[in-house]
Amino acid sequence: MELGLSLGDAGTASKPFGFMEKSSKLTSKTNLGFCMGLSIGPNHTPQEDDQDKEKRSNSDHKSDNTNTSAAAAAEANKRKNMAEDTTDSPIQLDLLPNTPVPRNQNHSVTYLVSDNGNTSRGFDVNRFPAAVVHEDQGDQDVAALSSSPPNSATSSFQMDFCMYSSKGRSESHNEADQAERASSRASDEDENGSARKKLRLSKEQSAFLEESFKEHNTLTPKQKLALAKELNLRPRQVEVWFQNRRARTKLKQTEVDCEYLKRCCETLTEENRRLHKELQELRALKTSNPFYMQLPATTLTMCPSCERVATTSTSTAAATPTATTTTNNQNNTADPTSKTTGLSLSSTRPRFYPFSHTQTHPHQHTS
DNA sequence: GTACTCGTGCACTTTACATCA
DNA sequence: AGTGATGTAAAGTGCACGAGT
Repeated sequence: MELGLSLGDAGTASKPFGFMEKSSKLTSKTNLGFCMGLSIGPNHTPQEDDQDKEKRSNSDHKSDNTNTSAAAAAEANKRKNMAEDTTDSPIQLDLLPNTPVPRNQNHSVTYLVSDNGNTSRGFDVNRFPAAVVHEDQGDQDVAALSSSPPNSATSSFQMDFCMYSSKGRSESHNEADQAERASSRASDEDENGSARKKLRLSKEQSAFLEESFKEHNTLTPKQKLALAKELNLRPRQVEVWFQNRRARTKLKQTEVDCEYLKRCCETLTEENRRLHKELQELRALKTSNPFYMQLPATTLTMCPSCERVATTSTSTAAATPTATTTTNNQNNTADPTSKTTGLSLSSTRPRFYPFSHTQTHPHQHTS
């Protein structure tokens, strides 16, 4: 006896997996009204200069990872020279650490929490203007922080600051915190020229990037530069953020798919258990019923609504045992977790359907 | 057509930082 | 208050691929 079990076609008849329609999902547009009114011409722009500098900086970072400490010092000097060579003179961080609570050499800072609610966690280096102080500005509460020696920060951190334009100083109450954090980072650089900088984005920056991501999950170079300029970030930061964001999206989608497959597996396991039970009943009837061999060939199919075996057709159905299954699947494409399993019992012998179910069942089991 | 460079995306990994027990 | 474990996000690294030359 041969049991042909055809299950619902999850790939075609049900919800397609996210990883199979990834591209379409990722390119779906949601109009959130995000608009960047920035036009960047095709010519070489200062932003492109930034990008070039960033490239060099990146390669410098790469070499930092492999060079010795002496080489790192040389790199630091090189960066310093690069920063000094820029037409926009670098703004020297001149800040005093406030609460040096060392845990290790690399990050020996207890970062203060911003009290404006905007950056409740982390150091928002991108609000550097609050931390960058020209002493001739006479802002006492900020200037008070300006006491660390010059040339202390020689990494890309300093270069980053050179790229940014000053914004308003309305958040003076956070300046001490931010300056302290910036200073701490600068201090780290003093101790370790190759200290890696991890720049936490502010909530505003993250929200802006999130909106932009909803608009388009990949960036053209122009969009990247525009975003970077808008948010006072390096283009590389914007690029990395989008890469990480895509990775997070994919990871979440994978989790959703996994959950979906798990539910499918549970459903099919239950279905399999039930079909085994049906099969046992059929075998029991086969052995007990003397008229089993005398009945015409019949295909048994599973009614999707009542989940019971029903007769469908005679010899033609037996010749093409998957026909009824296909029909059932086509009628049950909406919910992939529903009982869409079609059962087709094909046998070389005539089959016997033991139930009187089909005579009273309102459904049409065949087409 | 082939080799090369360049830019970009992605997977994987590392690391800095925040949070919590 | 200090500390270790843990999670998360930013960033590094290497590879693949397509476009341009």
